Order: sequence, then structure tokens, then C-alpha cells
Amino acid sequence: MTDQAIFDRALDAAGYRQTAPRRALTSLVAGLDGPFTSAQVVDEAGAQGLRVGRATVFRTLDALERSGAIERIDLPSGDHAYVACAPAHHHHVVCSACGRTAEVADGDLAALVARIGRRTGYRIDTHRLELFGLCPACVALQEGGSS
Amino acid sequence: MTDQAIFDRALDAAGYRQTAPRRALTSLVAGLDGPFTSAQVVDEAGAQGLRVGRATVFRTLDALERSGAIERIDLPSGDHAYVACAPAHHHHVVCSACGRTAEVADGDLAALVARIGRRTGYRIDTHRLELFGLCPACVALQEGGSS
DNA sequence: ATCGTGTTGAGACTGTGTATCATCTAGCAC
DNA sequence: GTGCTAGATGATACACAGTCTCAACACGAT
Repeated sequence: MTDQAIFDRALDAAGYRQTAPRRALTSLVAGLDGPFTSAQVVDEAGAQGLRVGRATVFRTLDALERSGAIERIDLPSGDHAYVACAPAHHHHVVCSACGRTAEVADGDLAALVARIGRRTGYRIDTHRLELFGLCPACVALQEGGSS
Repeated sequence: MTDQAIFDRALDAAGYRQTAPRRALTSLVAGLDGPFTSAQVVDEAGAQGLRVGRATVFRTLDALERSGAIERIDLPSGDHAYVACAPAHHHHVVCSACGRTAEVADGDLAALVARIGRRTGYRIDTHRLELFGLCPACVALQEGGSS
């Protein structure tokens, strides 16, 4: 759950116009927990009776991504999903049970990436680290339930 | 460039039958350098006059992935690609200019992942690290050409 | 209020990947 | 070698994500 205003401000800052469909979508997305796929947003928009075209959903997600308000991640299944996030460079841990995500500061990884660059001779520009597992709540639930 | 026999052996070991279409495809894939997409394999198969169905290409790539002979990576563009690789857990650095890849041992990352697990409280099962940049050859080329 | 430009929605389109199903064949037992 | 059977194949249809087009529209600057 994120504040819709954050999204709207990010879009505004990136030079995108404030329009009714975009506000409707940022509000919708703000109400979603965990990572969401574009299909999910399209469905949810339909369920809520928003009359926004599919293309607009993709365009708005794209705009949000460009303005740094959401980030695209790749689920282990190969699907693409988005997560709301702070604009700084960081990574996500995704709970494979409930979908909850946590952000992880880049911190130590930068050093590791630099080391890999030295070792392989590659000049590394970008990297992507994604972590999957169980969040504390789901770990507790599993341990409570399966004993 | 990888040895086709490695692929065939991997398939065999994983309990897959040796069939003509599979051998044709492993041979084709063995001749590809760098990461390749399924579309690329389909096209190449057509170009070489192999009469294998599209479905078979997908099935064979799936079989190769399951048997650990190739691994699926996600390009920054969001496309899915495959790379031939050793069966041990590791990561890839992909050259964004020529597509050449290098493998990076998991090594230090394991410690980092453990630390992230402790810090976030997540019980991390799997992770994915992908690095993109310029390989040594392309770095040299760029420096030579752009001065 | 006017105007230019960015945005919208509908639908056509492209491309990737999966499902179906009748046919075929690898590999095994004999 | 022959016959058998599970697994594999290819053609085709299908499902789905994402892009493109284009006429109509509306934001927001003036």
C-alpha cells in the first residue's frame, strides 16, 4: 500500500500530464499490495468499472516506471511484474508465498559488482538482483502450521 | 560455442529420449554464440531447413533447461534468452554490445544473500543476479574507435 | 476562450508461448 | 528382427502480453 500522491507527484515531476485515467490508475495501483502484473492492473481496472483502455494501462505503467515510482522485476516464473518503490537504486526480496516485498539497499553489492568487473574484465553498467523466499510472517505461519 | 555432445548427454542423463529433432536442435544451439532467444532458434532452424515444429523448439529448450544444460536469463529489455552453461549455480555477465557472456561463480554473493536474509528477516531460497555491460573486447573497440 | 500538443480508447496487429491431438518412433522385451 | 508402449512430434488452433495506429479528446499554458 503506497500513497497515490507519491505516484502523481512522480509523474508530474517527470513532465507527464495529470489526467483522469492516470489518476484513476495511480489510485488503483496504490491500493495493491506486493508486486503486480500489468494483466492484474487491467483486470482490476475492469472490475472497478474504470473505463480505461488496455493501452492506457501499459502506457501509464511505462510512465510510472520511467519516472521511477515503480520498478519492473522478473518473477521466477518469467512473468513481468511491477513493485512500487523508492527512486534510489536498490533491490527487492519477494515473498514467494504472499507476494510481500522488501527493499534491500544496494550497499555491499556495489563492491561485489566491482570485484566481478575486475575479475572478468567486463565494464559492468547495470545489474539486476532479485531475491525470492519467505517473508517473516510466512515463515512463522509455516513453522506454526507444519509441526 | 559449446559441444553438442554436452547437450545430448545432459538430455540423456535427465531421462529424455534421443530423437532426430532434438539432436538437430542441440547441434544448432551448440553453434550459437552468446545468449539466444527461442525466436532465434526457431528462425535459425527454418534457415537451416530443419523441419522441426515450433512447439518442438520450445519443448527442447525446456528440456535442456530442466536438464541444466542451458539457463534462462532475462535481458534488460525484458526478453527471455538462454545461455549454455555449467550446471553449478552461478551468474552471468552479458555484453550489451556483442552478446558474449561470462560466468561468475556464486562465491561472495552467497554471503551477501545470507546477510540480506538476516537483515530483512526473509528466508531466502533463490536469487537471480544478472550483470550487463561491455566485454573486454568491446571496451577495447570502443576506446580505440572513439578517441 | 483558444490553441497546440500530449493523451486517450478501440481495435487491429505482432510475437511468444501453450494446448490439443492424431501420428510416429526410440528404446526395450522377447 | 518384431512388436509394443510411453514418450515425442508437428500442424494447427489458441491464449495472452504488449505495441501500433489514428481519430477524437482534454490538459494546461496563454
